[in-house]
Amino acid sequence: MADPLDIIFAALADPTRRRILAMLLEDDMAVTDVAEPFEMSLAAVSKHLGLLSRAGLISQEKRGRVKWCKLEPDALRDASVWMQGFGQFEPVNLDAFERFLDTELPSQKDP
Amino acid sequence: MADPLDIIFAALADPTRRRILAMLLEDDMAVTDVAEPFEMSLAAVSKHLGLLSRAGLISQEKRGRVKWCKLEPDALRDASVWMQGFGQFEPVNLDAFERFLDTELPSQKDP
DNA sequence: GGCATATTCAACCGATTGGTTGACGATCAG
DNA sequence: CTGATCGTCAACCAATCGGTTGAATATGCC
Repeated sequence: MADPLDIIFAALADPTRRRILAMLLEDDMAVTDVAEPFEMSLAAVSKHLGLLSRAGLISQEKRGRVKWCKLEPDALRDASVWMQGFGQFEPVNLDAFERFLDTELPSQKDP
Repeated sequence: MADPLDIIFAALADPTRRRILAMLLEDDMAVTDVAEPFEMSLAAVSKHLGLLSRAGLISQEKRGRVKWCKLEPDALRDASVWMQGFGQFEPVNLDAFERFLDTELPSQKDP
């Protein structure tokens, strides 16, 4: 598995890991706190975090005896860029951007 | 694996399958033609196509004795939407849209 | 009918995955 | 020092994956 996209998409293919990413979206968390809502062993969650880390989707920094997990959205962006290459679903973005334009660039319309 | 995202991301995690999707981006193809550039058995490629089909990323229609494969970008869009939920990489789109604006809305700048 | 083409099926293989448990190394608190 | 907490490691297990091969099923051509 050379291509980083292999590892990134594989990491995203598990619901536990996607849920972890969503949790980290709110705030950085310690490993034990990440594991708390899951009905599985701490070791299992630790493995998931290791996988997410190897995929570059999160980073882990040990401070004292607790290891903090932080979302790293850059890797996600790589995957997103690959998908954008297909272009077929660009209309979704176009639609969002239509609204974006309405709110972000009203100065040209204002009196 | 209940969540369709599980199957979609798992399908995208394999380089062979991503390459197949890229090929189908150009045109609809028969199974044998899809398999041609790959250094693996036809049966293996057939399995990959079955997986992509189950993920909803392609559709297969049998006409005569050949089965045509067609890209179905809607499933990809589902995955893209999930990623957009993270929002952190939106700047990429913004950048693309900046260029889009330059080419699509020059009338307001023209003399 | 008889043969070639297109595709899948079935059985098998080694590697990987997602989970468990129990032992282990760090680190903090008293 | 002692003990509790945080986290990983190692060994194991069942299930799945990505690939193979060989047989089987359609379908088209003459």
